[in-house]
Amino acid sequence: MDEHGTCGQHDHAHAHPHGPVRTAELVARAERLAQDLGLQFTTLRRRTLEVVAEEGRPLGAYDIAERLSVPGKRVAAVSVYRALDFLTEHGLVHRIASRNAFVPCEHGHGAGESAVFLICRSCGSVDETISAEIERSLDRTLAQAGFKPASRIVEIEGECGACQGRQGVE
Amino acid sequence: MDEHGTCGQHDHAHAHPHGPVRTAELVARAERLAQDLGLQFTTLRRRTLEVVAEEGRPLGAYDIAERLSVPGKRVAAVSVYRALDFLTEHGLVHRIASRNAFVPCEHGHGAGESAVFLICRSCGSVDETISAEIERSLDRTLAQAGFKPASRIVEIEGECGACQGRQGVE
DNA sequence: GCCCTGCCTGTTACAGTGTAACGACCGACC
DNA sequence: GGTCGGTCGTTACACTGTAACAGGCAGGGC
Ligand SMILES: [Zn+2]
Ligand SMILES: [Zn+2]
Ligand SMILES: [Zn+2]
Ligand SMILES: [Zn+2]
Repeated sequence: MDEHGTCGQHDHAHAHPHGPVRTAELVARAERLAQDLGLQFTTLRRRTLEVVAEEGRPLGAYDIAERLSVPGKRVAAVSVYRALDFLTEHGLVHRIASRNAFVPCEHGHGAGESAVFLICRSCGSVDETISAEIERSLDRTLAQAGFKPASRIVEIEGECGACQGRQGVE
Repeated sequence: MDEHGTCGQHDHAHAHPHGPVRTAELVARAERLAQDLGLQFTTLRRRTLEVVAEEGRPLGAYDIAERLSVPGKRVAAVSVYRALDFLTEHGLVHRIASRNAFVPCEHGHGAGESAVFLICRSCGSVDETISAEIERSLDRTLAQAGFKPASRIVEIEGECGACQGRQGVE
């Protein structure tokens, strides 16, 4: 394990193709969003988003705090939680409930669309996908139960395609 | 709020129709299961199951520990965690990831079938339902992504039918 | 300029969640 | 009796998350 897991040679659309690639894109989206809604995209919020985006796996709030800290200038976890509140409220990052950790959003989906998270037990990567079909069956089931949904959590733990290929070949 | 929430006059199939009704059933299931697999359904495990089953809402491990404790004989949370490990591994209780809490299983479903949890923001009740349709769309999406699932978490937060009816009528 | 207000951040303190490690106990099996 | 595996009690600790209060900073009205 050299940096973030050992993913290297897979070709299926994967979560974070290792880092900064989508970071600028996400930051730009955040800036547009803040502009449009009259919100403040502060330095702490931007740096928190960058740290989450550049990591190839879900990060805990304390991990983020540590990465944001420099000798002589510690960032407290509570500040990170507040930044994360902002970022999750506006769909820039997602919380992975089963891991108590956070990942960058990969889709720019509206609040209505809910994501499905594929969490790999081997390499720890998280892939976010959207499926209209799942949405529909969920909606049908909920309507049938007379339940009015507000937020949905769908997290699948298992093994990603890349890790299946690497099974005994390592 | 008199005992466990204020649910009283609803008729849709609800999670725990207030307690001990299904408790005996669940315990019987656990005893059969332990018998068949040669496992130990100890007193602590049984009492933990009973406490979870008799509560009408998800319970945290520390809440369970408190309910199991009597003056002079404290049950430590770590013991409860171990009992809960046993119970969840064998499908007798489920963990609600978004609440860090536990509910009794209402369905006796096999390991393959995964449940959908409907969590009410108003009354805190949790309803467990099984939908073959959702399973199918999930399986299709996962297969398409080349992802091999091991466990699934589907938790919907919102408002249950009973609480919608009580909206402004209280 | 000056104050007031709202929002963000820093700091401290604390509650809640979960696990590792060790030792005692107990029943089963040889 | 002695060994072994599994359960439980106990302690200690790491991680997760929030409440409360104080300082800083920008914008708007005066
Ligand atoms: Zn997203
Ligand atoms: Zn993987
Ligand atoms: Zn169940
Ligand atoms: Zn309700």
